[in-house]
Amino acid sequence: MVIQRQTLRAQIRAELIERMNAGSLPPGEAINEVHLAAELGVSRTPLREALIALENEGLIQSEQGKGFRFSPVSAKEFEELCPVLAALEGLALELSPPEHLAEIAPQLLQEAREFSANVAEYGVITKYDDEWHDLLLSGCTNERLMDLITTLKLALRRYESVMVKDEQMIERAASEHQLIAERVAAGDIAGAIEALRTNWLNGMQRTLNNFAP
Amino acid sequence: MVIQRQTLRAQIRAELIERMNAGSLPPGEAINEVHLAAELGVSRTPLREALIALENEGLIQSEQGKGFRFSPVSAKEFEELCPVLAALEGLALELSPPEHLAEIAPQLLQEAREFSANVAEYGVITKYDDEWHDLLLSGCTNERLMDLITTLKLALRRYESVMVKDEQMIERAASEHQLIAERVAAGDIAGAIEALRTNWLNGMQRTLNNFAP
DNA sequence: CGACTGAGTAATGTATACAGTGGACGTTGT
DNA sequence: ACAACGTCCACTGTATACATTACTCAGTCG
Repeated sequence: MVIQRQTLRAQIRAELIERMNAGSLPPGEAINEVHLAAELGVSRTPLREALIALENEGLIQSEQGKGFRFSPVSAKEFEELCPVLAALEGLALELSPPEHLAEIAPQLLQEAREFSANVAEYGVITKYDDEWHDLLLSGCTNERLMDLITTLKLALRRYESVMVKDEQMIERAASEHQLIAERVAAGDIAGAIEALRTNWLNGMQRTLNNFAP
Repeated sequence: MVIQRQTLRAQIRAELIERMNAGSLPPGEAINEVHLAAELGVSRTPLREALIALENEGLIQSEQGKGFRFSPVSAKEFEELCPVLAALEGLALELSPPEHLAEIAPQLLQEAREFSANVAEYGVITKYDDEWHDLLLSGCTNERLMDLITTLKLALRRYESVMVKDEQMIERAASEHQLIAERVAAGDIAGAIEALRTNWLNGMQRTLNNFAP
C-alpha cells in the first residue's frame, strides 16, 4: 500500500464537490472566503486556488471585485450540458475498439437488466447509472475526451436531486440501457451511439418536466 | 468608452497564453514561479492562480511537490484533440438555427473563396481559418459548448507553428471550407457537418505528416 | 421627500513570510 | 569504486499581512 499525500487545494476541491453534491452548499450563494476557510480549517490561499480550479469546471463563477459564488442551477445550463455530453459519449463509444466492446457487451446487458431490479434503494440509482456509463466507455483511450466527460458530468451531478423523483423514469432509463447494450452486443455501434444520444435527450426531457412543474 | 479593469491573474493568464503561442515558452519546460513572477513584475500569488486556471485548460500540468510545467506537445494529444473538436463543432453547427445559417451562407462562401486567394502572408492563415470557423458557428447559442470549443482550440493553437508548413495544405483546407459553405448554402446541414468533420480529420492527418517527417 | 455624498466597514485581490519537500552533492563506509 | 547516507539549498505549498475595492448607512442638500 502506498500512502498518498494530497495538496490542500486538492482536498479542498474534493470536499467542496462533496458538499455541493450533498446539497449543503446552495447553488447561487455567494462565498465568503474568510468564513469558508475558517470552517474548513485552512487559510484563504489554498481555498482560493481550489475555487479557481472549480471555476474552470463551471461549478463556480466569479466576478471582479465581488468574489466567487456557487454557480446557480438553471434549466438553461442543463439543456446546454446534455447535448454536449450526448455528443462526447457518442464519440467515446465510436472511438472504442470494437473487440473491447464485444468483450464487455455481456456485462453491459446483465447490469442493464439488474438495473431495473435494484431500483429499491434511493440514491443508489445514479451511482449505478454512472458505473454503467463508465463501463460502456471503458474502451476509449482518448484521455482528453474522458477528462472532459468527467468534468461535464460533475456539473450535471448537481441536478441529480431534481432528477431522481420518479420511478417510472428509472425504468425507462433501464430499458434504454438495455437497448444500447443489445446493439453493442450485436456489433451495431452506430445504432448504439444513436440509442445513447436518445437516452441522453430523453433523460433531459424527463428531468425538465420535473424541473418546473 | 468604458475603462475595464482586470485582475492580475487574468492579465497574467492572457500574457502566458500570448507567450506560449509566440513560442517563447518552450513546451515541456518546468516553471520556476519565483523567476517567472519576477519577470512579469508580480508576486507569486496571482501567478499561481493563473497557472492553476491554465492547468484546467490543459495548457499546463502540475505534479505534487514539483510544481508546474508547460504541457509538452505530442502527436498523441493532437490526435486526441482533433476528433473532439470535430464532434463539438459538428454539434454546434447542428444546434444552429437553419435560418441563421441561410443568412450567413453567402459570406461563408465568399470568404472561403477569398481564403485561397489570400494565402500570401504567412501567419495570417490561421487567423483567417479561426474567423471563418467562428462565423460558421456564430448561430450557436449554447454558451457552454462554445466555451468548450474555445478552450480546446487554445490547446490546439500550440501546434500551429508545426501546422502551417505547406501551402498545398492551405489550398486543400480552402477547398474544404468551400465545400462546407456550399452545403450550408444548399440547406444540407447534415452534409455540412460531415464535411466539417472531414475537414478536421484531414487537417489532422496533414499536420501529423509534418510532425515526424 | 428623494437623491446624492462621504465616511466606515467588510470583503476581495495581492504581496510577503514561513514551513515543508525534493533533489543535488559531498561524505563515509565497505 | 560505488552505494548508502546525510546535509544543504532551492523551490513549492501554505499562512499571514497589506492594499484596494465594493457595499452600507447616515447625513446633507436640493
